[in-house]
Amino acid sequence: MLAQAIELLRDRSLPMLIEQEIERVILGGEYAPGDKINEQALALRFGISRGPIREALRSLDRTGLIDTIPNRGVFVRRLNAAQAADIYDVRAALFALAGQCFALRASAADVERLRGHVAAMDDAVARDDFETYIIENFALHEAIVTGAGNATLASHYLALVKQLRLYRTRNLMLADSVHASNEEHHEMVEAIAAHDPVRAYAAHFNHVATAKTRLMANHLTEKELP
Amino acid sequence: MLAQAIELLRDRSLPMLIEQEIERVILGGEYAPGDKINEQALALRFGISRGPIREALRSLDRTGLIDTIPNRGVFVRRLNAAQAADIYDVRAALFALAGQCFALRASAADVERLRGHVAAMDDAVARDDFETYIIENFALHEAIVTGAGNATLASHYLALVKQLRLYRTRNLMLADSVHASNEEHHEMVEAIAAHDPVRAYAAHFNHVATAKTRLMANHLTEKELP
DNA sequence: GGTTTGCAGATTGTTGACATTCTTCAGACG
DNA sequence: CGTCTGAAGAATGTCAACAATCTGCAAACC
Repeated sequence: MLAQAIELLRDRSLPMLIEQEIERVILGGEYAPGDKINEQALALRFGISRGPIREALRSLDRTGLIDTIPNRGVFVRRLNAAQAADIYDVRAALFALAGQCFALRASAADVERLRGHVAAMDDAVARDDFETYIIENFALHEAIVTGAGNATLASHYLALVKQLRLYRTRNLMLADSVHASNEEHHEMVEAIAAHDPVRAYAAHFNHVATAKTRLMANHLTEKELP
Repeated sequence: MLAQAIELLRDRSLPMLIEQEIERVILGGEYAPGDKINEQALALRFGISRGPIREALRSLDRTGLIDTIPNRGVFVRRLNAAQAADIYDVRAALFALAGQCFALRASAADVERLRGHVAAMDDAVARDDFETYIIENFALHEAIVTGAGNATLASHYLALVKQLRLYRTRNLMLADSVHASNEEHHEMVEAIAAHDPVRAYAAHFNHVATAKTRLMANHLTEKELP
């Protein structure tokens, strides 16, 4: 217990905490894509110097959440439809791989946990509880991606998901999509439960590809700014 | 011409240049995996202060080339066989996607360029010129991955390739592997030339999967340190 | 003899100040 | 009237010094 607390403090330095906090602020929508991020303002806000802020920003830059322009500052990354589509394509490939790997490794307890998330989403859909749906949806995806047992795969996948949150988050979950989306979840989990890697690969790929199609269709009628 | 030079300076700040240089030093083998990287030593070496060094290191940390332990310092990342295998799996998925996309987009000029690289490698194999082979090999892979027209895909793929260079670089190219490897290159490029996405996907996936198998077989007899 | 304690040196973490670059806006010019 | 110039202010880039932490070794203790 104490060892855990020490270990927690051991691998979380100030710049890492600051990075997490800035990320939360960006993904929470406090800054909009394209907005300038002022170093001094952040330093003032957190009551620290600009050094750790700058270190955190260099890390966020590599994560793909901000764009750094030398001598101009850092800006929240702005994604256009084409870039979002590209990220979806990569995400689909990685998620398919995750499903495939997990199907070969999943224990009965793993499957039970996945089914729990899907059931919670079924429930959330019935009650029109979108907040719970979003939380459970992310939990399911994270469980699959970490359950695959490939740390590189998980970290790259989660980075992509974070980037996608920069692209019009509000429209990601439409009322009539969630039901269809959760039907796909059922197929994914059952493919894993059946330990069928080919079926799991297809189900997981299809899930992301369909989500991409839905999103792109939704935005096709809108004007896309570069 | 001038505009290009200005643009080059515009998006290359000191920390970015330092990052590139540290990366070169690490991948060049000057530091071995597990080695500690001393901030002050780097600052002295480049004749600058520790600030930009630290910023560069935070970025390299996210790239996966170093491990940062708070209050202890940064160390060149050490990869064991299992981690390398994981990276290969992700790389295979991304490379397959790249081949698939490129098959749908490649122009005649693109194909000609790819064939040029493969021919150069055929030549290098015949002359036992490994250095040229390695250069052309990377050039071919980079051309495919950037030719796919998906910037996210390219950046993630190239990050993985960099990480893999931390894993026993010397054994990556064995004398008897290069011939077989370049046969696979022929199939990849011809699949792209035929604009056959399914065939290209399979050829590209197979190329990386085979490389993984070869590497793992080579190291199976050695003792793997955690 | 082996373990523990405590100090000295070295290294990392953070800060505030200074240098450089960019942005803005007012005034001059064509 | 629109464009250009340039100076004031603000923000970023860099640095050197200080604080906190860790490492290594020697002395003390059981």
